[in-house]
Parts: sequence; C-alpha cells; structure tokens
Amino acid sequence: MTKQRKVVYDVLLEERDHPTAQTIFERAQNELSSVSLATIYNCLDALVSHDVVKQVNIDREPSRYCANLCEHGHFHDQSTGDIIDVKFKPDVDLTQFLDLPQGAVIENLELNIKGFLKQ
Amino acid sequence: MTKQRKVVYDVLLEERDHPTAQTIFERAQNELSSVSLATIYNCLDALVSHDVVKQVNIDREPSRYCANLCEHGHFHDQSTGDIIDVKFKPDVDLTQFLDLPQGAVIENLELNIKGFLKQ
DNA sequence: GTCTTTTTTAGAACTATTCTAAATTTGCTA
DNA sequence: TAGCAAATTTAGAATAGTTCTAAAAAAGAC
Repeated sequence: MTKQRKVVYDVLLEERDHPTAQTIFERAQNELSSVSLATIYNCLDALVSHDVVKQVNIDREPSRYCANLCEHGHFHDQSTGDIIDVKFKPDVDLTQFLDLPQGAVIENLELNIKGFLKQ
Repeated sequence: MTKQRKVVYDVLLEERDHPTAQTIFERAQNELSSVSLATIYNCLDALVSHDVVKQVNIDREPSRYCANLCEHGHFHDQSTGDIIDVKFKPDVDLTQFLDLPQGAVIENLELNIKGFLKQ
C-alpha cells in the first residue's frame, strides 16, 4: 500500500459519486500534487483486481469507480448524469428469474438502468 | 434505407452472434466490397437510434450489435468470449426486486452476466 | 429530370486507456 | 541502518475503437 493508492482509495471513500479516473486524478492532486494520471490508472487497477473497488462501465463512457462492495446495480440519471446505487431487495436472487444457458456458472452480474427521476 | 444499411442489417439477421463493428464490416464486404468502416458505424448508429438494433457494451470491449429486440440480458462466456442472449422468465419484471430511487422512470435496463459454462 | 437533402467514403482526429523505460520507493535481509 | 531486489511511480508515447470532416455519390421530392 503506497501513498498514491491510499489517496486514490480515500478519494473513493470520501465522495461516493462514482467518479471517473480523470475526476479521481483531479481530487487526488489536492492531496498529492505530484501524482500522475498513469498512477491513478495503476492504482485503480490494483484496487479493482484486489476486489476492493468496483469498476462501473455504462455504454462506452469513461469507466467510473465505486467503493461500495455489496452487490448492487446502477441507475444512470440521464438528465443529470448522476449514477445512483440500486440495492437488490433483501434475499432476492435475480438469476432465478433468468433463462440462463445450461451449466452457466456466474462470476459477475452487472445491472445498469438508464432513465430519469420524475419531480 | 440504403443498400449499405440493408447489408448491415442482413449481416445482423444472418448470424445472431453479436458481432463487433469490425466483424460486421468484414462480413458486409462480402456483399458489398466497396463499403467502408465509417459507413458501418453510420449504419449501426442509424439502426440503433431507430430501435431496430441493440448495441451491447460489456466492460470496455468493442461494442457488439444484436438484432434481438425483445428484452433480454447477455451472458458473456469468459472461456470462449461468446455472448449468449438470456431471456427473462415469463412475466417477470426485474425492477420489482430493486430498491430504485424515488420517482425513477426507466428508459432502459441492461443486464450483463460474466461466467463460464460447466462441461 | 432537376434540385435539395441525406448518405457514403477515406482519411484525419479524438479520447480513454495502456505501454514504455527510466527514476524512485518499498520493504526485505543482514 | 545499509544494501539490494522487486515493485511502483512518472511523463510521455502509443494504441484502438470510434467519431469527425469535407468532398463525392446517391436518394427522394417535386
């Protein structure tokens, strides 16, 4: 754990708004002005591959990053661009409502919803 | 409807294997050797924005395209790279199992599952 | 059939991300 | 604490999927 990784992780814990690498870079510079964008990517890769951070991809937009580890989906508000965590209701296993191919073993489930918030 | 758009659409109807723009380009060249990659992208954009074709994005891999219009998710077999359509069981509304933000109006729901097929 | 609009095309440009290679830091062992 | 190997950081170059540009071609309306 280097100071760069700590700063990146702290940025993600601070504001849980699913920032992009570029936004994380800008916030991290406030703590550690010498940090480089390549390092932000390196740190995010390390955190993601150690399952401490989740990478959220919606369409082909820049990846966003999220320190919420419990299983959840994402609601993408198309009027504001905000991304909001969507919890599954207690004890719900979504896969039981799907016609999965025979023998399917699930490693990862990703649910992205686009829409807007009325009022 | 131009001949290029027809060819692109026909390619998608022919083999329902979720090809990338590059693959569609290669297949389209068999029918219309003068077609360009930019045109493939243009045609796909037109088809997608007219809701005749769906664009499927998984991680940050190249977009794939799909002529299956009924609501479904995608199973991404990590050993073969194949993408398999996953139907929802009859009369299931996945959103009723989610804690959506108040006032959420859904325009689009995307479900991507990664894993592999045992045996 | 002419005219306006749309589409196609090739190639340049763009952008998020990854790679490279040198410099620095880490952390182990003594 | 010093020395050393391995890992990490850094700046800048490179990459790759996609989008843009502007000229040529095609489509469709009248």
